[in-house]
Amino acid sequence: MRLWNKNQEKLFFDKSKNFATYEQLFYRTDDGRYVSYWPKGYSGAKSTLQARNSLIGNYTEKWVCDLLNFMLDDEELFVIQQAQIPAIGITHRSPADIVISKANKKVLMPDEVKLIFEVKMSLVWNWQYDETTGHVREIGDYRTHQGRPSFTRSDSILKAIGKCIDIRVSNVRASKIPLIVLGNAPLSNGFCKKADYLKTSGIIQGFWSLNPFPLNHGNTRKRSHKNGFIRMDNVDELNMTLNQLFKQELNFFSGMESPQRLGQLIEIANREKTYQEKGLKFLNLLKGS
DNA sequence: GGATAATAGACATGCCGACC
DNA sequence: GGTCGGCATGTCTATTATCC
Repeated sequence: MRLWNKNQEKLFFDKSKNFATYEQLFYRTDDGRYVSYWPKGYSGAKSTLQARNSLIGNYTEKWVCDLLNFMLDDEELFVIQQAQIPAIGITHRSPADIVISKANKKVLMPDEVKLIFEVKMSLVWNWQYDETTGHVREIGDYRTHQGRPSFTRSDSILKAIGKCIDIRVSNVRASKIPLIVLGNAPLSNGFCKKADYLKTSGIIQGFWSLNPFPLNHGNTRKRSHKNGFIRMDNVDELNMTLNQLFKQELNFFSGMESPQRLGQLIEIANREKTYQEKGLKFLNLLKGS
């Protein structure tokens, strides 16, 4: 099993042509070519495809599910697509894209959830459909066309951040659940710092790109300073990073408190015996204050 | 130092499925 | 049948980076 590459996108077209027309999958240029994105510099009449959006959303989400199912060797864990966790505000109205869960069902309790993935993936390369042969071939990476992969778009990233914060502030019971945003392109420059801060402050545990080689020529960013963004280069690396996250038993906490008040809480918590107990006591005091 | 290219960020679009 | 939120993609403009 491989991470995201050109072949996954080719497969997307192969599968989609069963229930979508070529007019729904490709733009038609002035000179009669079928392309998946408007090439850079193209100045003819343009439109914006809409029918393709949900197809891509479903396909990428399903692809991630298959990847995780292949990867996870723990019999006790399940990959749930479109999961609901009503207790923390994730209802049928806007379910979580993908959840790794200890229970094999769509509606989950917070304690059953090991991790939540928000998937933000799109077509990265440009493709041309040849009417005569029926073949689809790659004609350039995202630097050669006008469409921008979602990880390079500020508004897409802001939306992902918003959704994660929405979960964080929904209920204390969400505080143990790590949140990961998955994409297939490098994170834009401006957001690397923010991704790092989101990670160190505990709101989002990472932005991971599952596309090792998004460009045909040239290198891309491997990671941000504090690993808020990471480009996964193979399935092993993804698996390892995921397992590390599971082992840590993280707790999200936040607040606005005076140094005095914090000092008091620390003193009380310090009466506990072990570091583990001291930590948990402190978190409880923080929540109660 | 000025011209040009690249990027960030705000805003707009139209399709879909869920729900009332 | 109408509304609403989610989706990926496009346009536009101000700002920043790069080149000569």
